[in-house]
Amino acid sequence: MPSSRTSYHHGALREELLQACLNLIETEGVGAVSLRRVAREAGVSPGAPYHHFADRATLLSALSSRGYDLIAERMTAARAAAGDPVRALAAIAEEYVAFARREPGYFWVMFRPELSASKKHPDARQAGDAAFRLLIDTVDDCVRAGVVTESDADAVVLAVWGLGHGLASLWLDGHIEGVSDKLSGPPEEAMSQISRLVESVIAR
Amino acid sequence: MPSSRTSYHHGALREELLQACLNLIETEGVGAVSLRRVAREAGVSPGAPYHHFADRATLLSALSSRGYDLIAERMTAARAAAGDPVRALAAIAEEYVAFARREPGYFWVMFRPELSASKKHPDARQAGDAAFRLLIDTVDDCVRAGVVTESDADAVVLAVWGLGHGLASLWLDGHIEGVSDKLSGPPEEAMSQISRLVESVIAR
DNA sequence: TGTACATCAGTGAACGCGCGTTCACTGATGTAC
DNA sequence: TGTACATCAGTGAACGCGCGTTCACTGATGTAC
Repeated sequence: MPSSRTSYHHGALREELLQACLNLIETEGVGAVSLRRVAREAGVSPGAPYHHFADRATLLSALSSRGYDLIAERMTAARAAAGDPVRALAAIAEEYVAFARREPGYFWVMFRPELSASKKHPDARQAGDAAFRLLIDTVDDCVRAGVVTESDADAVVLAVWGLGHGLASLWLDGHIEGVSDKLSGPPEEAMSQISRLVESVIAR
Repeated sequence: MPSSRTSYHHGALREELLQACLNLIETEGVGAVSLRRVAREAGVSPGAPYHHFADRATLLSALSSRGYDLIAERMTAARAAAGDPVRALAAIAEEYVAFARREPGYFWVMFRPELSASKKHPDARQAGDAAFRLLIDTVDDCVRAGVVTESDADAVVLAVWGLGHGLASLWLDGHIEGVSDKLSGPPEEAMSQISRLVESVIAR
């Protein structure tokens, strides 16, 4: 909030830049993010961000890393709250989609191809790996519980991730809304049905 | 191929611009696409593309539309080649992923959010709807064959699309490669296992 | 077959723009004594 | 408590760049007679 600034120094500019960036992504897309624009939104001169971030990519990857931490945290909670491993697996996938819908800005920035492709941002990468580990561990629980074959483990991991990721992406990008008139019911209903299907399928 | 040009007029510039654009997307990402850059790649002056495309967005949406036609064509073939509806459903999903991997440029441009969000490009949209219809029809076949409940139809449609889309996206953006060291086998193997899993699941 | 002319599809210079980044600067803050 | 000084975190002007788009132009092509 630039208007609330009375002193020369800002005090918490780094944090405000991150918030402004997130906001910008959510309202105008990642494409609208430039360091100048973010600085303007934060009510600060174009050079100011350079005291906090080396460049545009560093700002985006800081957000990305925070996003991975957040989703890992929520997935951890979802897993802990579920009774059995199968339920935990479904809960993780649901949480993945729910996170994307609640925090589209984070989700978009986390999966920007031009960001993920570069290996220069180990922070974001490491945070992402931690989230992935959770999924692996939960599938391992399923294997130990005898409900998933060991030879199916990799396939189940990728399938759950793929399903969650696909639904989240399609939703966020408006594709599911775009075809909703071709479905027989509201897409929300179908979405919630999916996790029940997945669960019953694994537990068969 | 600019070098092969001998006459003042090009002859097939529109097509060459589309190819150059596709190439650029595949090698440097959608972000690298500018009309000036595409013109340069095609060996032509910056103003030339304007005789064929109104602006940058029109060029991209022409590619997008062609991509949807292509994927619909291949999905149609896959469906026709499959014996029963369940096999057809799995074949469509496989073809979706295979298309993305064979033609990443088309896939990326087809699902660019800033493109799909705008309703100004009815061609691409219509081509996309046709592809989606195929999926709906195939699930309807499954319902008629008694292998999917009518009340599950929407959920199955979205789940298959979501799964295919998620795996394709994750793969293309390098995320599956990025975690492959955390799997017990090669990701390709797990991928091919998934469609078998899906099939056995629906036909249960 | 030849010629006049309209139309098509290029050229290349020019415009204004927002961008990333740098830099000399300066006001505010923290610390040593 | 007061003062000198180092450091921090801003400012704002400036740079060069590539962009989208326009425009007067011109070479090539097609058509009418």
